[in-house]
Amino acid sequence: MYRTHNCGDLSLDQLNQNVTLCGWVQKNRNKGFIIWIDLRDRYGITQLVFDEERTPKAIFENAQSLAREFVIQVQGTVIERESKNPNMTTGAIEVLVHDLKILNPSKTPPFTIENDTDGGEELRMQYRYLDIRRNPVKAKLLFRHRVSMAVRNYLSKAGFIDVETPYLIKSTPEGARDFVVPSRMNEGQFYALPQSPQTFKQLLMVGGMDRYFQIVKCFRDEDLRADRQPEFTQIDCEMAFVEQEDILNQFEGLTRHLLKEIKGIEVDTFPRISFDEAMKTYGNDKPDIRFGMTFCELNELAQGKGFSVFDSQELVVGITVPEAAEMSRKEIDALIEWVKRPQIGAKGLVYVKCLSDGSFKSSVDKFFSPEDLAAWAGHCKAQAGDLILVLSGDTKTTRTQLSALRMEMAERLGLRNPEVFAPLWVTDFPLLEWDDESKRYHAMHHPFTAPKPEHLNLLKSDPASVKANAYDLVLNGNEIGGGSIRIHNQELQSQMFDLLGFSKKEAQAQFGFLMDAFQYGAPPHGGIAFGLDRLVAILGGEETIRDFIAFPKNNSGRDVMIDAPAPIDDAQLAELSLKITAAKKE
RNA sequence: GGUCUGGUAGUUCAGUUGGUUAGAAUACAUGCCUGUCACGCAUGGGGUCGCGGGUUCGAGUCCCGUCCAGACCGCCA
Repeated sequence: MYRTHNCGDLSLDQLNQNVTLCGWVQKNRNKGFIIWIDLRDRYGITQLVFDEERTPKAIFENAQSLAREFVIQVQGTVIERESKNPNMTTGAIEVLVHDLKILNPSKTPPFTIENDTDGGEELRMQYRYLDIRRNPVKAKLLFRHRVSMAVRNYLSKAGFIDVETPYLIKSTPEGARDFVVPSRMNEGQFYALPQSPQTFKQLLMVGGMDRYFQIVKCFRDEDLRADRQPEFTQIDCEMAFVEQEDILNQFEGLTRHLLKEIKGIEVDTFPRISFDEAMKTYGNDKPDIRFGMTFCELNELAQGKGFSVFDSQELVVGITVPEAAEMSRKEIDALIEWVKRPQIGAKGLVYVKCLSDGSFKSSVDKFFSPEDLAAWAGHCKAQAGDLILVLSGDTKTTRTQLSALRMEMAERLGLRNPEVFAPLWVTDFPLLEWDDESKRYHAMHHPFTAPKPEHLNLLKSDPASVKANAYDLVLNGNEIGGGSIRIHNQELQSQMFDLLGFSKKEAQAQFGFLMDAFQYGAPPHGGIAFGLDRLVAILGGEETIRDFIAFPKNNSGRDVMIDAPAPIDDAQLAELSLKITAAKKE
């Protein structure tokens, strides 16, 4: 037997017991006559003591050679410490060692294995197995396990069954770029890795599986971000014989269960807001509603007063920043520069300070009377001490810009508290989105999303106005889930592909299998998928998902530990009938 | 594809206007230390200043190119 206890187990309850422990040397404190070793495993740290008088001479000498990250096994007696450490759970005891076995020595690690490591991001990723020994990373992986187990338990109890779908599938032109895999046995042909198991879960519904879920890897060959990886995990779900309402209720239940189970937080019924309303009120389809600062449109009050910047624009819209009227000229100038950065791209920023004496100070005092400004403040529900910030321009751009400003102000005011959770549903997404580049409509969600039945007659006459039975679950300004009621009728699906610019032949080649299936008794169905990595990170109060993934990729999609991707040799290429025409020089 | 920031000891960083032998902390090694727990004290080793080119009497420092890393925009149905 390697060990009788782990390094988080022991207390005065085991006093005078003989124990065997295994673990890594965290620290060797050698005082000459006495040596303390902090022994670490997954469960905690236990102090070992080696002593000139009480420890066998050979063992004592051996202990002097123990350095960081050696793996050792010790036998010893649990004794009470002469000086206790109240900061450690095992701080009342130590183990007086009488036998020591070095299971494996270690090179000096390139960074310290401590909560506050001296290692930078890149080094930690290169030696990720050492990084995982650190408490913060270990805790995040354990946290992810708790979330994923809670999901499985909840869904299984609710009658969902876990079915695995294939990873080697077919490339399709819609959506993100596919990762492709050459087929050796089928010369010149390629599999693609799934961006999601979408069509398979729909086929499971046709197959009568009724309620399906899978915690599944998905793959998208697009650029990375702090919260985006090329391979990521979805909680993928689908249900048959349901309406949108059934799905929202079911998965609001799941989310509420997670918040309760994982964070101990009870949340009221989730608010619901339509896509149009979200864009109008927050300029964003995934609004963070932990704080206010909702948009107030000022066209009626601010146009026609001789301020030409506003008069010529489609939209004049502002937010009220609470208790920010004290901002100095310098701070406001900096804010104006901030919105003018290329990433935001606003031309300028109008401000109105609502001063404590009831007067107003604005950057447009020349054009607007105090009464005008008072009317703005009234419309924007601004109180004395508040600051109104106003942007103008074409509707879509201006909303996006003001949304970015709203988030920035919330960040600066500390209103984005990671311990507060404010979920909401965004519903009634448009079915289609016009794409200027390709001069055609794209599916906003995906091409299998059902139009609202009452909008079916608009599909031909006014496609842009058609709304879908599609919904997103938004948590603290992040889209953590999205789904829709699907099309289950072959003719309607075919019509959708027409609208999206597929020829009959292309549609048949790409998705014929699905439309065939729809002709054999496909039940009405719908579903949702959650981004597990992001959900776990948000529940854990973090912005970046990387530490919640055991072995993540870096900014350029590389795994710096195994050094992937990498070239393959000529024999492999030949076997796959592939030829590299342009390779980066080594 | 684009914008911005960074790359100096094993590690995290400092390095002034271009000027003597490139520093600190930490890690590491050796010695000392009778209760440590961020142990302490002393001594020591450790540098292709990412790479290539240029300007200059002289470049870690200025210029050009390039590679790498990070954040963001585009992209991500």
